[in-house]
Amino acid sequence: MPELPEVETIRLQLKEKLIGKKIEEVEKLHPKTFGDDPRAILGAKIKDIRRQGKILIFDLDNQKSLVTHLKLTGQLIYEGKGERAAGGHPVPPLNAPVPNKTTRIIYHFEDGSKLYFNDLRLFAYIHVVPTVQVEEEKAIKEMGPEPFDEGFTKEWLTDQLSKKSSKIKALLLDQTFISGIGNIYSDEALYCAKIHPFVKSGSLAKDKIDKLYNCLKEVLKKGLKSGGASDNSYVNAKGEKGKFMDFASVYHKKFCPKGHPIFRLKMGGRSAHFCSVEQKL
DNA sequence: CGATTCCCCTGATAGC
DNA sequence: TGCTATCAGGGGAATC
Repeated sequence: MPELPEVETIRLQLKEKLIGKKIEEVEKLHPKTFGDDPRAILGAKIKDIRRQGKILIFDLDNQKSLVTHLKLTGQLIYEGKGERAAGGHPVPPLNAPVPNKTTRIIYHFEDGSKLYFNDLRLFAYIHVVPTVQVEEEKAIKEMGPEPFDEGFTKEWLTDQLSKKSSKIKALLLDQTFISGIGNIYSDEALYCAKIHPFVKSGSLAKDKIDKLYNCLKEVLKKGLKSGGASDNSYVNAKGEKGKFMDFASVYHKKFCPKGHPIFRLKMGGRSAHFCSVEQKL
């Protein structure tokens, strides 16, 4: 699923291709993904592509922005004029060249290039909002700092964790607490820091918090460097998979790098993966 | 406040 | 073969 490293990978690739391009047509293949009236963005050019946590924001030159959340299976695949873009979802037959049966929206640009928005599960969304109101979108307004923000310091993390009493993994997944982290990188960061996912945040020792702080940045950087994690449906804007799962230690793994069995426990609606030996409660 | 459950949705998979 | 139940999961809402 797209988390900070995956969304950032897509953002950088799309910035290379889409800045200055004029939107000529928005082809809706499914009504749910793009509920707003596409006429509000026709003829507008893409000025900038930003990211807030896991949310991508396309700023247009008509004071409108496209607030885009990929959720579980959203994909953005670029196709230049005269090119044939690769497939999207890695599982055949869903990895057919775009458009395929998961394609929900196609942006057509004036120069003949296209941007395909695929989403198998239909949880992803695109909202058209005035650029000045992007920060008022609930998900963005209430979003906590991401691990690469200036405000995300050891002191801040230590202070915030001491004020909470929920399980540490639940907090890492809470976008209003820290943004950008999902199930993969939370499991990986907790393994890196040797913290059991069910540990109450308020009871974490100082050295564990320091370790977690470093680990969060470390696993996300590793994710960025390896082009994201393609455990499930993630592909980048070129339709390519990321390599992070080659380096993952616990997420969807049977054994950790040291050969210890991985346990998998339900937490809310998610599954937490952790080393049965190194991450003790 | 925190924890849990259901819901949105589709496809892979297991069991019969 | 082919049907059906189960599961996955970001995040919001309802409930305890």
